[in-house]
Amino acid sequence: MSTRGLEVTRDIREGIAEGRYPGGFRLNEAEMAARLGVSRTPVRNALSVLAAEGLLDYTPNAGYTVHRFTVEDIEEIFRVRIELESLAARLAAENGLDPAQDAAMRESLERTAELVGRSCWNTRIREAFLPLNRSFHAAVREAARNAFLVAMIHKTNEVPLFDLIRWRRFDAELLRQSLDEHRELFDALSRRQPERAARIQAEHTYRAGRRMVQNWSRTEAAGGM
Amino acid sequence: MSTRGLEVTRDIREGIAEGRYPGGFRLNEAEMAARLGVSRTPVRNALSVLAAEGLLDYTPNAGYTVHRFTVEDIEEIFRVRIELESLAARLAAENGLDPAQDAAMRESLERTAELVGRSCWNTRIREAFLPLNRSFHAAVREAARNAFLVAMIHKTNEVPLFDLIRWRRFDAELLRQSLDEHRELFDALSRRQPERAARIQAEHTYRAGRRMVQNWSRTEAAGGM
DNA sequence: CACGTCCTTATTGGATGCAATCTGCGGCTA
DNA sequence: TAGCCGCAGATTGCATCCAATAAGGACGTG
Repeated sequence: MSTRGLEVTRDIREGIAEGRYPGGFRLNEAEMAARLGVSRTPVRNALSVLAAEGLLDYTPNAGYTVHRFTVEDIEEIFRVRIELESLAARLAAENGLDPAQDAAMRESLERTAELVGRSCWNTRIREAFLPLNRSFHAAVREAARNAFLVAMIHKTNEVPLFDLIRWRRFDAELLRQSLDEHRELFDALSRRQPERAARIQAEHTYRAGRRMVQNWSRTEAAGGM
Repeated sequence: MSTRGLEVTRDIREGIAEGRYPGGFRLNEAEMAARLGVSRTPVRNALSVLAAEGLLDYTPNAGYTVHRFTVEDIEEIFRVRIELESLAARLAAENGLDPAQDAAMRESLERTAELVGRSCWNTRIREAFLPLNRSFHAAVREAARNAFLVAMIHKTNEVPLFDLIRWRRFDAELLRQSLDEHRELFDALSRRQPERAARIQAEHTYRAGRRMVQNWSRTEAAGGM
């Protein structure tokens, strides 16, 4: 991989994450190369890297297919994720928040509160909420000050369509509940209460996993992915 | 990668794990290719995969060097590992042991007990103990029945020289203590006591991390790795 | 008509050639 | 003498070529 090779890897990874290449889809080297306007070499590199990450299935001399995640995979991943995210919250509470992290979390909370106050409800609310949600949790993980932990959490979030499916059902009630939980977690972090922070985060991630599994089953049943 | 490419990847990974390519060592494509008797292509594939795994550092147009792990890295990794291993123990206790796992753990315990009983003490004791230790913990992880969790734990164990450094200081006292802890963990698993099993495993891994950090500092100070 | 074998074809695996980029050194200049 | 420019060597990045393997179909036979 190189300047161009890194781009190719990123392109394919995003294509998988966004569902453009669904589970079971066969990725042909020559075809991908033609589509991306490069030769087979950088494509091959990208495919082997993504296969090593587990995003693709590889059989020698037969090629690469997008890994088809099952609901059991999702349950396993979230069981691990609960531990990792709650560890991050515990460490963040132990370390305390630096001013930048505190500011980022406060802003996320405020702007989410604005969304809750909106009278008209439409899908743009969800699109506004997702980045706020991400930045809030990113601040928590950053405050944990453990780069390896952050990398591991990131690996639990590389499943295709994770964010989309997880927030597929989205209504005013869910948004309000999420805000409440974030506020409680922020309070625990500010007060430097590691155990409480870990517990809140664990429950938060647990509920996220439950929603994920339900929506995932529905998506699979609809023949999609 | 292919039939040969997979071999090349494995060779280089083992070379790093065994310390043949120490931290900071520069891996030259052409040189590696000549040494392994293949062309640059499979070597390039192997290097990019290992770089994606974090075992190598990569700078475009400048090549690959073996990642130099610091004692801070080790501390971060073990902080995560404690959670993952104790989760595995908890899940194993919830699931219970199947006959094969039960047998594997019993055999590991018995043969370790034999080692403890040995009167003559030499380095061969350590070499006999390491596989027994590995198989015991492998049985625990298998009983957790969570493939994703096992893969994540494996990633926390890919640091070069991990096993060697971790067990560098090894004496009769340490062996006896390890056996006691394993017996206690096995008891908790047999009795289906998830919380107790998780606690024992967490403390076990915590102590392993402490030894690891101490030995690692000494190794670094000695200029090695 | 069914099954096995052989062959064709498409695709991957590996090797090599060439261009682009970086590094190190020597010389030049202020 | 210190700093900068430029050139030469080495190394990586990408493209292309050829061999090897697997899949699918056609054909022949029981």
